[in-house]
Amino acid sequence: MTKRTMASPSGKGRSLKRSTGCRRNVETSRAILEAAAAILQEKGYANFTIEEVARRSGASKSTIYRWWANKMGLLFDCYAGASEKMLVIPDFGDVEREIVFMIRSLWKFWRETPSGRAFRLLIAEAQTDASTVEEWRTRFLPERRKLLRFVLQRAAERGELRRDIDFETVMDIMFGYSWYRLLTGQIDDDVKAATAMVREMVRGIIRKE
Amino acid sequence: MTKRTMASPSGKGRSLKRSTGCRRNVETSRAILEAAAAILQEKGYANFTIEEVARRSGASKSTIYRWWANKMGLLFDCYAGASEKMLVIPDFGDVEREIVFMIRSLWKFWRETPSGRAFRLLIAEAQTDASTVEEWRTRFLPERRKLLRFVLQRAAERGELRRDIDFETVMDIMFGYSWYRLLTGQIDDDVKAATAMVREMVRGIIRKE
Amino acid sequence: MTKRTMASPSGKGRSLKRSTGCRRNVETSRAILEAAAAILQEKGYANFTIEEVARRSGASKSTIYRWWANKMGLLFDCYAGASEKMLVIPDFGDVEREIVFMIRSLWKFWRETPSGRAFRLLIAEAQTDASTVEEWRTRFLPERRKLLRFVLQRAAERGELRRDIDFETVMDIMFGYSWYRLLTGQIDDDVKAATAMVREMVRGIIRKE
Amino acid sequence: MTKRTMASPSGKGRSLKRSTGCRRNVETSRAILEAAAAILQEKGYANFTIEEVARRSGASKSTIYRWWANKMGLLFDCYAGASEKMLVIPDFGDVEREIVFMIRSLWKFWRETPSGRAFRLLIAEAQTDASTVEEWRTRFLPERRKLLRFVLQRAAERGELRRDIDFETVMDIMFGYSWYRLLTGQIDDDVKAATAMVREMVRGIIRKE
DNA sequence: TCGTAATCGAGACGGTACGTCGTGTCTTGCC
DNA sequence: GGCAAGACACGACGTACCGTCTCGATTACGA
Repeated sequence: MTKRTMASPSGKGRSLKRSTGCRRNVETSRAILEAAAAILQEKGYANFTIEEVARRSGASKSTIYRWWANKMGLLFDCYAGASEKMLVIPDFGDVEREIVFMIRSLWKFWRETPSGRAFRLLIAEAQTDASTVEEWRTRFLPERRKLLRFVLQRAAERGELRRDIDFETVMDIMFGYSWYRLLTGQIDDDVKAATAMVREMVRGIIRKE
Repeated sequence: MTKRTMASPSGKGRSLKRSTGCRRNVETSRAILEAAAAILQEKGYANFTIEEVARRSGASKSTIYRWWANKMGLLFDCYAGASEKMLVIPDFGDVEREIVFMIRSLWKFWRETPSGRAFRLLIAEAQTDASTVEEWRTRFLPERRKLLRFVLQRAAERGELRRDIDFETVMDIMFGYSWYRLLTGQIDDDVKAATAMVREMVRGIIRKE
Repeated sequence: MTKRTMASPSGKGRSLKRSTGCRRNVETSRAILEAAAAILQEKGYANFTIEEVARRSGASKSTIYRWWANKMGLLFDCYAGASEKMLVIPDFGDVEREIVFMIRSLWKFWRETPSGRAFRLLIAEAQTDASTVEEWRTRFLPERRKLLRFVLQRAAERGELRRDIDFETVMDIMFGYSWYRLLTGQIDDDVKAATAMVREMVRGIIRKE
Repeated sequence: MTKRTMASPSGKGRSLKRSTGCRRNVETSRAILEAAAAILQEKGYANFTIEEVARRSGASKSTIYRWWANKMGLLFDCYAGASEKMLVIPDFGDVEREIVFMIRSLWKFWRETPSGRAFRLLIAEAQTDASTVEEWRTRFLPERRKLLRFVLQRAAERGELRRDIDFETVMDIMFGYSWYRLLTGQIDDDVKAATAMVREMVRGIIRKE
């Protein structure tokens, strides 16, 4: 009356994916990332579990843990891989339009791609452990900030910006705005929101007489 | 075979904290919130579990779940209770100084109180499903925005601000900045950072000749 | 963000059943027994819980526990009350037919009445505690055995039975048979089963030449 | 951000009993059954919980639930394992003595071994829902009846029994008798009780002139 | 007639077990 | 060595019932 009879480990269900010897199987690796992306797409932020990734990718948990340290590592690669292709640098000759464009692109990416959806989870995961936040901040964020910095500096060279602005602070502000909207569930394709933010940033809030 | 004729094999365990009838036991409620805060203080955002709260508070899990729907609800009350006492409205007659002060107060709260420390977990926790984000956005955030809105509107009445600014957008920007710094582990008591942000906001980034 | 606002104990939902002062409210008592019976009827042996009885009867748990020591006590009264009315003594002038009739009546009672259904649970409950078994055996069973003993003795007086039979043992055998069928889920209205048992008992199994 | 670049915040707890790969760990399995038996021995039928078994065996609850569907399944294996060793088939050339011997062995087993003690709980547990009763009746009982059927048939071949007896019914009667005695707390080593039952069965109760 | 004493509902409470799920580690045996 | 399969300890989850308790309203009876 036990639940099942003795398990036979190499039973009926043969897997298609086999070992490729002492080299990493790239097919497996790809399958894992694809499965991870699909789960994020379909089931949302919760329900994203390593076990589910293993089930869907046909990989074993050990293989996943061999190559990624934990859930966050996997999420990270989901996001990193895709964002590079999606985010491009506009060149309109007008910094305001360029930034609005970039914000809308970013939000669209967050909204519409599985990898983008991973991002909020990535932020959440990172909060559980101080060292993870640190590593993430120093290794991941700089990559993302490059694009915006480039656009801002180009605008500065074109003479569009005040001489004395602090680029890093401005970028903190702009990323912060997008993150805040993301984390509070407000990243519809809202042209007004993006434009409004840029306008306030651009003009300053102080009254000049 | 009513009571007096039937053996009663029960009644071994005696509890310390007794029932207060059909009214909620405020002492228990307080013990729970205190335990929750203490755990956050000592063990950090991760390792915060309902079971641990139950163990330390001496309350039972059922009691916690009777009054809070889930972990997030409890975290929320931890935060809300404390933040009301901590965050005050400055009145310096100068909106720049007022905002810098508020930002520094907020960061200090986030850094130095157990409840404040809970906040990043609260954000993370809220990301797990869409309905939580929604509830959080509509019930929790408005409360937090009131203070800043008050300060901005007062400044507007004093004539310090441009006539046409969009208060909500400005608040999104300012909260966004603080959240971003928090979530990327950069909320030291950095006067420069707070001041820099305000300066950029205040002046605008566009060059005016 | 707590689960609900402060409970108001004497809120909207007024109960119909009121206190009857310092006398026991028989209506409440009846409602409890009826609810208990109904639950057994509908939901079966599992799902019979004091809380459910309280819910359905409109009584409070304290009232139930005031009058019955525990779940078993309540089950017991469910059974005892009903069985008296249901089980009658046949008088056919033929002990075989009388016993078959009694068995079928008993099985029918067990099958078709809520109280009867309680019986198997009663047996099960009684097993959890040694003193309960004891009390049950000495206080409850004798009552049930009276009927059968009466029938057997009447048959003996009619000269139908062997002189030296041990009534108590025979009764043990007969009750045992019914219990076994009950506890193994075989108390359909199976005339053959009842008859077969009686035949074996009556004839003996040893070959007589 | 593969494994080697990502901090791994885990790995604090070391366990004593290690995995044996994808094969079932027989040591664990044995430890679970032993713990279960010991608990029955010491704490009786009530107080037998899966959690306690987990605690004492050093196994995790998940492992228990991996191999046994529920409490009943585990109890069952406790009982089945032990009963095979304990219950033997006598061969005295005399069916009366053989049956008395078997009954006394069975009662002794029920009385004196932890697994035997589990049996009444097993019966009780099985009553909680209809499907359990069914499974139990079809999967468990037949195994137990084999021994007795063998003895009866051998006696029949020796010519000791009436030609037309219904073996299944006789077994129902005999098992019923033992169960009834068990469930009503009367399985002392009472030679008289066992003998009396057999005598009544053997001779029949009807008077033959 | 009024106080005392008991009943009753509602439901909070500590406790404990349930059964499920996910984590990250490990082992076996095939490739 | 890579890899699938999957067993394992750990521990949190959220639910359910248990039996005890307190509260405040209600009601009968005796002083």
